[in-house]
Amino acid sequence: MSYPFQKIEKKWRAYWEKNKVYEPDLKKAKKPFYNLMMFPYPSAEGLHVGNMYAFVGSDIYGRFQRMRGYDVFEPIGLDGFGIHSENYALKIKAHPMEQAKVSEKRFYEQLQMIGNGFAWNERLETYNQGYYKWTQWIFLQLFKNGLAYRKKQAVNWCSGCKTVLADEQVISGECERCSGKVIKKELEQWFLKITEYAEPLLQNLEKIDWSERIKIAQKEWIGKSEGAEIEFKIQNSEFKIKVFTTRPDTLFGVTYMVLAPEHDLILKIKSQISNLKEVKDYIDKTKGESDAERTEINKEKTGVELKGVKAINPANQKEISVFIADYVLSTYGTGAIMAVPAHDERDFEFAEKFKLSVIEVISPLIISDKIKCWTGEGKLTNSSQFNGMISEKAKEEITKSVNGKKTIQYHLRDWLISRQRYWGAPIPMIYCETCAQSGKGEKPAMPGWHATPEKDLPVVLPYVEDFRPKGTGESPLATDKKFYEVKCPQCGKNARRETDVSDTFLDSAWYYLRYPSVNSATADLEPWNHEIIKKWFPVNLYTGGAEHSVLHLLYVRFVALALHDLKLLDFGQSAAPRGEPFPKFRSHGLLIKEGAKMSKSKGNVVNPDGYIAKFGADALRMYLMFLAPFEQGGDFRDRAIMGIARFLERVWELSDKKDAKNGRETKEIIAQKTIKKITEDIERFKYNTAISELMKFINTLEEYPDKNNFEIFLKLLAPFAPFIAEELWGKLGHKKSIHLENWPQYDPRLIKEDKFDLVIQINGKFRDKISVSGEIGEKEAGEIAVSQEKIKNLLKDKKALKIIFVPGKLINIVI
RNA sequence: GCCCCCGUGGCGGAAUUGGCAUACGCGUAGCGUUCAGAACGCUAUCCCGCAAGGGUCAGAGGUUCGAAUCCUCUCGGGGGCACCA
Repeated sequence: MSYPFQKIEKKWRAYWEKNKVYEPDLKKAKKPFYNLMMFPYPSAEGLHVGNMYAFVGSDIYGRFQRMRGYDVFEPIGLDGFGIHSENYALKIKAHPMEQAKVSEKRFYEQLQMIGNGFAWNERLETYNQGYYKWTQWIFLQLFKNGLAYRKKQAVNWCSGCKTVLADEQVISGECERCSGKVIKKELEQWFLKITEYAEPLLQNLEKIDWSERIKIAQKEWIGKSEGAEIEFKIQNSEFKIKVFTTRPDTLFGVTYMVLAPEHDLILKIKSQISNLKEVKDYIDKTKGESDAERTEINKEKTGVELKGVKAINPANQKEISVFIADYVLSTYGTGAIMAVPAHDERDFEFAEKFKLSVIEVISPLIISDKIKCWTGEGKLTNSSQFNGMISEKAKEEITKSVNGKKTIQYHLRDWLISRQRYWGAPIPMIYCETCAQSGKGEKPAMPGWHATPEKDLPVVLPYVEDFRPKGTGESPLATDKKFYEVKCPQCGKNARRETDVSDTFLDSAWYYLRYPSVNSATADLEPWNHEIIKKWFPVNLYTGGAEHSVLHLLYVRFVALALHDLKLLDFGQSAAPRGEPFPKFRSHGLLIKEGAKMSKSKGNVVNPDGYIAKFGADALRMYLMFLAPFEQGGDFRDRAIMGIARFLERVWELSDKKDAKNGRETKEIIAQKTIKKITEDIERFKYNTAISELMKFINTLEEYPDKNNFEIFLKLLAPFAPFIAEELWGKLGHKKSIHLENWPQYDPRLIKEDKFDLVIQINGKFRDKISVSGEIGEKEAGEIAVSQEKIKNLLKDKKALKIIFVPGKLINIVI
């Protein structure tokens, strides 16, 4: 191979760093463009080729914008705190604090190799004290403003990671990280009040430019439903059962009620329950079930009637039975339902099993045969004065008639952020028993709890020899007396630090705010510099994986909106809703290997290092981008990388060729068209077709070499293959880096050809094409068309019934 | 079960305000270069047909002068949510 990529790539890596080619002036930049890519978490031996795919895709856009005159800021860092890194350390029997240094070196080396235009001076790692001091500070701001609280609740407990998890981290009843079984445990934990932001998180989705699938996922996760709360009296009792329903129009069809087994009303009315033992047994049984078992869809419905307890349907005063059953969730709505078996499949199934009556109250508007259980809307029947009314109206009217309250429910739950693990930012709270006794504390609802004074931040994570999760419901930090023993900031008596650490997703919920302020003069005094924030935010383009649809991307929006409302953050003018951090987000596709997702456990992880060594970073970059549209992802098959290697070899050879005398006109037009196409392709993240355009362009250039066009070619190539483009640019005698050059402009006048190929169709079928003047009109085109030998033969003596003429494109003769 | 995405040559894919199906690349074959191979260059490469021509975008139907593209249904693949009242 004559193209010495190893030497070239090494040379330019050093040059770029030394000359700060990718370091914008953060204070003075005139046209800031914040090009952000989700930072990696160093959980494995290193980055795999799928990570590279994502980073390169983001970098191409950044390089493109830099050449278009923007001051592009493309930072990089490591999401190194958290369970993923800790689990990896456990696996290889290392201490996470030491392992972090090893991973850091390894990751940064790999990221250097791939040739991205990173602003290396601003890198950050979430496990550094200078960073997590501010993670803790953010927690305190949320606490002080009522957005962080402690509550005892049945929470998700991962038996593998031995810690609690947020709702978003439970995937089909399994742990997001270790796929361990998740069970419910009643524990007191720290939560962030993301539910308070359910509405803006939902509403703003309409106004931000994000991949549609991500928006849909977030919308569904927030899960807004509108309905009503209706109260049912319990006979011979002062208590009422409050239910939430989206179908108050079916109230006359209620034949029984169901409480979640955890419902606190059960205790209050236990004296009325005649089969208390049976009820208690059922409750105990459901407690032992994991989430996955309990929500197993195919599971047969189970439940127990509360004998002796009857409720009254407020619509018709009918007496109805009350059950407890695990198909009703304590965490949604009021934890109780009114059951309408005629119009709800779950209720129907339950009613069938327990032989309960089914009363139809809605008849479908479209007559359809054999619907067992109609769950749609329709016209009311068996509903007394509401008969004949349509569902929509009946919802309003019936709710009113029983003094129901219109309400809105969300699927979204508050974000559980405490973790009983070691490798994370300690939650900066202090618990004082003395203050608790006297009811003192910063929040009346949480006596004894005090925020760590801000001057004492960071609460440093100590080195704990045995950092393994204990499984006791307590973090390993609870074994370190020196850590948790502290004086109460209010009364000065002996108190105890919180020993749980915060969820990694809190670290990554604000990292992008820190990047441009990492080296600010006030970096130790404030989390971000407000002038820099105004200048660089919101982020111009955010790129990352779709797997974070309801995790990171929801949390990060919540934190930004909350900080914004607390006046701690101000992005200034933006077209996006105020406080939205990422007006534009694009998710990249997944790079798979032989049809399967790359993962350590499957053993199909492709390491990029070998390819870089063998073909060069430029070749790997281009191959990855060529194999499929960036937003789609694709299958990694290394055979095809040869095609790119050949292409780069031809680029290298071309630099020595002398200009051709002929073909000037063709060259001009092709160059102009190529500029247009590639510019548009990059804007739409269609890097694969941009590369095919470069290939076509070089085919022409080989035939008609031309220095001027070769320079255009190199500029168009630069975002994709930054090393070879830089080298050949220098060889042409240029002193300035090609990456700081201007992106080529095309002249629309030159693209407009005075001739085009007119397509001639007969009955919509392609028959012929002929080169004609661009100005040609319908009449003239028709005459030319029928005068063609081929067309004449096909038409013979048949008459044209109709002529369809599309200027600049085709003529269709209908016979 | 619900929601979203996808289905085009041997392969990755191109073609979207509906207008030449298969761009670009991989692979394969033939020829050239070579002692030979690798590499490289040229040519061919959706199917039937000697050709003229006909067929083809998972399958069926529809809208249209015209459909890979829009609509309906069916089949297949992938992803998300999942007893959310």
